[in-house]
Amino acid sequence: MQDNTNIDKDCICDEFCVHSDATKKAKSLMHSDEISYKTAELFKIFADNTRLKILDCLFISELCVCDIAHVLNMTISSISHQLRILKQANLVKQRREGKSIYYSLADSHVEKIILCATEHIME
Amino acid sequence: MQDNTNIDKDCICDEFCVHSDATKKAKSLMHSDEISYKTAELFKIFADNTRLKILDCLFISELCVCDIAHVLNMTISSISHQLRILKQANLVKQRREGKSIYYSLADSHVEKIILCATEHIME
DNA sequence: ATAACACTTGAACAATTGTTCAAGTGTTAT
DNA sequence: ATAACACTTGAACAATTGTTCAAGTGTTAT
Repeated sequence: MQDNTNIDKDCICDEFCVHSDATKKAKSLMHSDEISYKTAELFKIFADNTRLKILDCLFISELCVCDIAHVLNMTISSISHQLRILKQANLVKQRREGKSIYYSLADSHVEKIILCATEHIME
Repeated sequence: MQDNTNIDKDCICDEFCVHSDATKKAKSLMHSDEISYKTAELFKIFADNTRLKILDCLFISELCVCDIAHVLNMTISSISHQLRILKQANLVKQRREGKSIYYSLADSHVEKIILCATEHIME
């Protein structure tokens, strides 16, 4: 018999339900709350078709806002809103040249994560 | 002078704004709408702290619903709702043993995608 | 048969989010 | 100075989503 008093004190269901060895192992090996939360936040950025397409464009070439709107056939305003989110997440960077503002990728690691998911989709 | 009549006919902004060579290249090399949409759908599954933690648990060990609720300190109902989403996305599978239902990972590729993102978070 | 257990499921709710619209900002040409 | 351009930004809106609560389902022990 193991000492379950500590692990089971905040258990929602009956003590017989919980497999204390498996849950103890899971609890100790899981990522921290902070890492898990930040990872979810990163996935939230990728969890939108428009943002994914913007990044997909920028994998190929640096583009201005108007170019991206043109390629995706969307309004400049909606693209600009999404670029703001991508910029806040440090996934893209901008550069002004005259009246145009050019966006490009801030980090090549991003492409790896997205390609990994795309591969899974394409099987 | 390039022939821009085709590429610019549905352009929102002025024709001088669009860099036709860059946009043409982007359009031709981008992933299809379908792949982009499905990739976004996959990222949506990962874009929640609870689901990420459930998967994180299951990377370590097969667990029943009650175990997962216990580890995450959440209600069985909310875990069950999220497991349903993970199951519909073919990310987890279930197995009945008596009154308990055990969940495990359906695909090892999932762990690779999440680890790739977690690495990016941890730098 | 009945009760207890380990879930599942649907409705309701608050919270979050993507797009549109209108107004605002910074740069360049005249 | 003024106008045009290439965006940016805030408010408003509809749509989506995660959790809770209550009721329902399948299995096992008595």
